[in-house]
Amino acid sequence: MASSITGMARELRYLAISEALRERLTAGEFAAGRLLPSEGALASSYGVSRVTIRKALGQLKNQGLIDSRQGFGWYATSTPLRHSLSTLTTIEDQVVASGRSPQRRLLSFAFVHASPSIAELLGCERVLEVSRLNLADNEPLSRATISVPGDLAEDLSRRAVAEHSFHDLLQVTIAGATQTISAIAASSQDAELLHVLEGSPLLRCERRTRDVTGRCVLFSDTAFNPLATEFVVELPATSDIEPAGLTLVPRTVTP
Amino acid sequence: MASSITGMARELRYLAISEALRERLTAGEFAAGRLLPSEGALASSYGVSRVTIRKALGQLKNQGLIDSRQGFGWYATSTPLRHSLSTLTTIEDQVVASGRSPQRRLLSFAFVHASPSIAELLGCERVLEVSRLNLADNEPLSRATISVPGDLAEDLSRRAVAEHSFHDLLQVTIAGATQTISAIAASSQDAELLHVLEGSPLLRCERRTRDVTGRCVLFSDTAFNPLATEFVVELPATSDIEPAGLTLVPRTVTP
DNA sequence: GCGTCAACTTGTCTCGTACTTGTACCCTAG
DNA sequence: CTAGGGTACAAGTACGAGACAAGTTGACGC
Repeated sequence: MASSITGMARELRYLAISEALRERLTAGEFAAGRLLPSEGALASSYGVSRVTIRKALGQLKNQGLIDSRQGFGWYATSTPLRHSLSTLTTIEDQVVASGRSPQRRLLSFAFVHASPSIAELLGCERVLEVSRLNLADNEPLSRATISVPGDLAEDLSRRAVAEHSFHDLLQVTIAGATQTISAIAASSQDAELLHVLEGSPLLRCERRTRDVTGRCVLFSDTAFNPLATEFVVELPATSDIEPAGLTLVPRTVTP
Repeated sequence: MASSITGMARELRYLAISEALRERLTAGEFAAGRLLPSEGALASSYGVSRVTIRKALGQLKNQGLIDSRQGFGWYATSTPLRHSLSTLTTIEDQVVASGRSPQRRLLSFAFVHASPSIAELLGCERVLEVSRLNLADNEPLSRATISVPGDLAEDLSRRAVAEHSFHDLLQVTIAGATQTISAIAASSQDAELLHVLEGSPLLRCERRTRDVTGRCVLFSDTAFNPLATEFVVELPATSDIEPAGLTLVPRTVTP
């Protein structure tokens, strides 16, 4: 290997820029879901052309740190996101964390004509509606009914849904979610599934998961057996800005 | 536009406005069921077009905070206020913020010999145990049973407890709290108090409030009527720091 | 009471401009 | 050959200014 370059190794500019951007990303300069400066702005700020910037951004994309959409921009996908959503994500993860082994039983898997409210929420008429029973150590834990926009669910197989969580299956960056917790009486179906008496109290958790554009990409309605599970919230007193906490809200008022 | 500083992250106007509106909503500026300013008014007040306002409102609608009816207007579906912990903890403040007037009815007030578990939690045998019914606009909202260490409750009168929250009465700085949410069936007493049928599902909220030293200074056990209230957890997209989130924990089954 | 109309509101659509990423194709220097 | 610069164009998004339909409300006249 005859080095055609005299003396020393050449420093590739796009790699250097990629490194610099990676440091800014991991330093938290660009929070999850937030937009990076445009390619043009980065190019002039680093004194290089857009070609080089795109090569640098491509590196970071391959590392899974950022992603882009045409006409929209580049946005951070990684660090703060995975952490904050790891607690939110799947029931399975939390079951594993509690030292038990999770199982799933697929109850239904069908593309259906969505109800008006769900169609409006997800922005499309055809949705994939999946119902499944979550178990921990063979004990029934919860019944979840999940609705996904049809266009996002085209490539999902029955097996894939049975074996993986939607957070892993969906090829979108999840930016946030809103959870509403209430209590309901067990229907006859839920009672049978969760091994409780019909009419006994269940914890109901309704979750709307959004991607970076604010579109709702996942709607789930889960009924927990309160004898097997409960929710815990930590309320730090030091919260200066908005983060989390539980809020008590009055039930739907129609004026 | 002097906003194009090359190093800064881009910000989208509709997201910025959505954030601003969300803060105004959570600050209780628009009580539940109340109308927001019209799109046109918001547009001129923020100096943007109706298109941008509608996109910002769409974000909040996706988050379930507001909704609209054609020809009528936009209205808040909930009033998630999120100030400090002290405002968050008392139910009365949240009722006030939702535009309703809170009332209290003292059910019991007694220094009792605590049960072993509560005695261990609060670190003393003699505790003040207070039971009261919380109402909003004369509708029963929740039944709360609160336990306070005896040494902290020496100066508390029956009238003081009836008229003020413990967060105002206790002369300690509160550092945080842990809240556990579950569902239970209404006992005959709770059913009568909350105007529901015996055995119907109730939201149960158990809260352990700690002072700066980590000592538990307040233990409350509250049963909510789920038809009148529900809990909302927001996992915000724009939070740079990790939100607290919800944790699912297995119930320790005691036979 | 009841009907009509004007003045709102949101919902939806059309343009148009500016900006963004995606992609291609050509150029230069080592 | 590769790293990099320059350019041009397509396609998507953000945003603005409207115009118009459709729903709600309240006032006016009867």
